[in-house]
Amino acid sequence: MLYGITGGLLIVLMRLVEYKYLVIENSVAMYGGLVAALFTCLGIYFGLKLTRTKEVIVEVPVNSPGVPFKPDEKKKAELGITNREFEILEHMARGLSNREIANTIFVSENTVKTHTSKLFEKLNAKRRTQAVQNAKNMGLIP
Amino acid sequence: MLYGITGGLLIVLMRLVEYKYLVIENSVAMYGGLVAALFTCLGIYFGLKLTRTKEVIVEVPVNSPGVPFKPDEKKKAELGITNREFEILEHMARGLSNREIANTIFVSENTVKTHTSKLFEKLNAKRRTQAVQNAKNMGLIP
DNA sequence: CCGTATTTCATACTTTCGTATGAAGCGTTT
DNA sequence: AAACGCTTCATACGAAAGTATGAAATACGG
Repeated sequence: MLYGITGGLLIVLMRLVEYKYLVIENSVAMYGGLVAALFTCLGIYFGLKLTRTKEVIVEVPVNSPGVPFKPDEKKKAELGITNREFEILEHMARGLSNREIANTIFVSENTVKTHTSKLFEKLNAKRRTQAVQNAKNMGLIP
Repeated sequence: MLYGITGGLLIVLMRLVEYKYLVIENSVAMYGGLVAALFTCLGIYFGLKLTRTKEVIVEVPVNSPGVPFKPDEKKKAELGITNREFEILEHMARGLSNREIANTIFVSENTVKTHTSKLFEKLNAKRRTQAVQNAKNMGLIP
């Protein structure tokens, strides 16, 4: 109904304009453009009005999976843990041996040992298991 | 751009139709209607595309606080882990050395070693760090 | 360009861990 | 009682882990 009325009004308007103010050369194009613009707006309006999806807030109780986990960078910097050291910490937490870590990141086993030793100092640990546990408690690793 | 092209095509089409098939009485109305319908669709499309609200999912991290954690007794029985072994596993996960565990539960270090060895078999681990990690993944320890 | 931090690696040594094997004491179950 | 499982412990050896020290290359900021 609204559509019909709008259309009718438009036509009337166009007729009036056409007769009153003379016919411009590309009047069809101009009128077409006007109509197009107007109905585009109408389309947008109705499109939104009719199908607007409500904002749905779903609270999902998640423990770890889902939340990607973000290492505590503050703590990391606070303890002066370098990137390389942190990398090794992660592998350590996964249960890898020094040799396996060395092979994984392509350095010598001795290098891994130096890193781990420094990590133990910074994490205040005496053993790798303790280092992992402490790192976990500090929010450095999941 | 898309708009311009569409408009141009429409005009050309209308011209062709107009000259070829004669002029109907209310041609302006008809063409207008066509244009209106077409651009209404366009409007709906863009309206939806540009402003559709997404479903918002809020993930509420509920980890340990609230849930005291209950070790998976099924898994424990399934793997044939005895109480004593599990006790040692817990201490191991806390980062204690064999000697410390021995002193804690008042047994010899050798005893702890036998327990740990059996644990490694049952948990399919080669190292204590790996054992802890696997136990964690299986839900045996937090 | 110099100093500092990071990363790499080595050598040597100590400590801890992990495995293998055997054995003894103790409850339960059969 | 015999068998079985759990716990305890020992000895001995090999394999990792961890410590100490020194050194060199790279990167980065002043």
